[in-house]
Amino acid sequence: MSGSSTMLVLEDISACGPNATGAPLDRTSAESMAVLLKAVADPARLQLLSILKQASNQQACVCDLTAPLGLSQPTVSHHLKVLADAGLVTRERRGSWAWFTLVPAQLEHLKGFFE
Amino acid sequence: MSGSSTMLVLEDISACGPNATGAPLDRTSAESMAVLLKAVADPARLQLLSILKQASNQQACVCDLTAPLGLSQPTVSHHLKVLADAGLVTRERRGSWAWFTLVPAQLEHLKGFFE
DNA sequence: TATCTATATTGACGAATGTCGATATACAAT
DNA sequence: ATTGTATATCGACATTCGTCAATATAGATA
Repeated sequence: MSGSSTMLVLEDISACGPNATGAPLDRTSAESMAVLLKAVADPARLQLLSILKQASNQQACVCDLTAPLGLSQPTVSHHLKVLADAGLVTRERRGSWAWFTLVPAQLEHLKGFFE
Repeated sequence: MSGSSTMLVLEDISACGPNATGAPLDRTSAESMAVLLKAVADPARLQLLSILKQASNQQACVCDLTAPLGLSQPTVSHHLKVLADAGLVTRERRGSWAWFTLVPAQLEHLKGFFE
């Protein structure tokens, strides 16, 4: 398979901002938003996003991400998969290294929800 | 005791925006942010916030919040406590009713993190 | 081929979470 | 005081989550 299990694309979150339509969030939209927020609501993943945001071209190799977090390599790999499944980062192989890149539009969606 | 177990006040999140200082998020700041995000990363609580945001004066009685969620009264009460502990809403008794009010400044903090 | 390095996956574990029914508490009104 | 209503807490349960050690896979190099 090419993509990960539950990849969220941008179009999935149709109601950008909880009050775009004037009606309260229905359960389905709320669940979509919660999936995205749960992906971010973890200290390790917030640190990963923070490091990526400051990196040049907003991308970094896994080898640069493991040490600063103080977590095991499998755990960091797991967190990166969660972020990738939520569409917040993309994965790309270069030789034997894996590079992860921020998806700013998905972060915009999160921001948009709170205004 | 007057306040709930782990009340987060605004001052607790010192680093507003992940890149306010230029340094990546340290584990402690990341954990503070995660507490706030976890409070929001749930469909029921997103619906509660959405309803409150549209209500006049951004406040509502519990009796108006239980039915739209389709969850039991204890469960809604639990979710409201989570939101209150995170400082996202405040609780106030009026007679035998409990009214909850949005704390917009705390939502601003969430928004600020993503820019 | 064999070997080394970087990353991903698996399996297991304790901890936290969302939910409910039952019960307790707070307040109002008889 | 008693009864009724609104809300909170308790106890239990299944599910999800974060973590690691062990292992598997992919790619580079010899």
